[in-house]
Amino acid sequence: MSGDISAPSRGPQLSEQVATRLSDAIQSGEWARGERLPTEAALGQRFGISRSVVREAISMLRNAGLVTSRRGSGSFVADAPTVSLRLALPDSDLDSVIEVLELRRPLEVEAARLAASRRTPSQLRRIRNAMVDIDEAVEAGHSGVEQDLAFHRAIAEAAHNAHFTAVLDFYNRFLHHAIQVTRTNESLRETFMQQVVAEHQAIVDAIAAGDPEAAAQAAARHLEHAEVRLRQAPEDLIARVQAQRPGAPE
Amino acid sequence: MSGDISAPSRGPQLSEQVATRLSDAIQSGEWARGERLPTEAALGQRFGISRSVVREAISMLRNAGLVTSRRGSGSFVADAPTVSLRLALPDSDLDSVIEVLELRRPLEVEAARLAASRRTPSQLRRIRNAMVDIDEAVEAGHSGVEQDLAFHRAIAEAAHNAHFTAVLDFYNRFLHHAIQVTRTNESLRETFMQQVVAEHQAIVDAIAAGDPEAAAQAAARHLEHAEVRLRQAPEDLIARVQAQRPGAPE
DNA sequence: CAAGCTTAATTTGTCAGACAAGATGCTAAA
DNA sequence: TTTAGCATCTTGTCTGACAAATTAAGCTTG
Repeated sequence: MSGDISAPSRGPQLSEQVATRLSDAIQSGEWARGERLPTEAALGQRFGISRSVVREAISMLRNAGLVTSRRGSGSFVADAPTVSLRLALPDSDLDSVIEVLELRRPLEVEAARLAASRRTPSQLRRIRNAMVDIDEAVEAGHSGVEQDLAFHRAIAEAAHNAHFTAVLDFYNRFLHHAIQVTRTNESLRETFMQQVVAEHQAIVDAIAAGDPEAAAQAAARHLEHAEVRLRQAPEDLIARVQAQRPGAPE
Repeated sequence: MSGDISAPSRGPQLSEQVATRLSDAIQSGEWARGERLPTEAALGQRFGISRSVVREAISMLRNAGLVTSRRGSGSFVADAPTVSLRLALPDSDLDSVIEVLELRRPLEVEAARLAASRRTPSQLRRIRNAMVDIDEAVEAGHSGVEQDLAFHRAIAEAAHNAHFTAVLDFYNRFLHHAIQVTRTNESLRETFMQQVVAEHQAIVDAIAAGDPEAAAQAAARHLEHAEVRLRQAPEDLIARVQAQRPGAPE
């Protein structure tokens, strides 16, 4: 049996096809975590390919963090296998940032909704602390970007779904810069900062009250206004802040 | 100066050492972006190693997104650097799948909303074709899982935001199995499949009409019902489908 | 019988050489 | 000059072999 694993169809990279099939097999649980997968020779015979290709395929999986190989022993499914999402490094121009915001908006809204119904008392405390940290940082003359991101992260954590924190964390890097732009702009016009504080407060109140819909609406309003504030930042300000970053392109 | 590249010291993985040195060389600007690096044979001679090791090393760099290889031409330093999000591989039990669904729901809803206002005529055509493909696959006795995912992907593409397709594609892998479970269940009860068709039709109609809110509502309904259908699939069915996969451990 | 050592079998890592599949550039013909 | 063919180069794949490390069996010894 198991003969229905036919020869890989002609196509792009042979080793890549094999890697994909092995990856699928692992992710679908064909081999349990920590389990040893067949030897390279066996896999080669099974797929009808040479050991070189099997090795290349396994090498890809190893680099992807799905398997670990021990010489003399075999290759094993990683005990904490990871999968990786790769994408081109987004630019930091206004349009690219807004693209990221477009993705974040529904995620943050849903995270706030879930947080309102799932947050533990300690998580609520952490969210409130994060909000206070923003004020303190701003009053101390800092931009408060880190604290702002931590605030949103605390909400995502309260949603009790690791995927939200993972994806939002991932995209945080690209917003760091953008938030700083608005903060720099907002420091000139005090009203902006007051808006942000009020919006944050509305989110926290809804989460504290355990009102999912109110939390979602407050988060949606916050994200929409954030985009408006970002658009009001003049382009030259964006470029100026960008130039401050270390390792900027020469 | 290049002569001081002595034989790699004894240590962990030979190919790993070479990969590190090549990576350093690239990031230090020894080869510019898009430039072709030496041939595998040349690198092998330069480091005093065989071509196999060079290939493994380059494979790592390729996997890390630092170089791209073209058969017959050579290996080149990538011109577009990538970032990667790595997270623990989700389990395939019901709770884990539902966690993934929780993340997908807001994303798919927003994607449908954006698609309704941004889709081009050709994208609308592709969405409709994908919907037809599902029917044909199901009538041909297949599960139609691939076609179902392709349908949702077509909608994400029509949203004109690469982040949506990236994240949704990323999480598609973990739903593949789950959808198959419901399909297997649905094949027993024809009404489920009719529900799916009707829900898909509602989404497409809203996107075709250019009505963002209707598209969002239709997508939300579809995702909610999908979760209901999944929950109705008994646990043992999940295990059975998993065991059906070819090459299951003996 | 139990424990420890030795040895053989297994498996990944590395080496070497060869051919296949494309890509590149040169040369000759139109 | 342009184009077609051809030689050459480079990566992808195949084959076979050995080295290094692990594993398991067998044997010895207490």
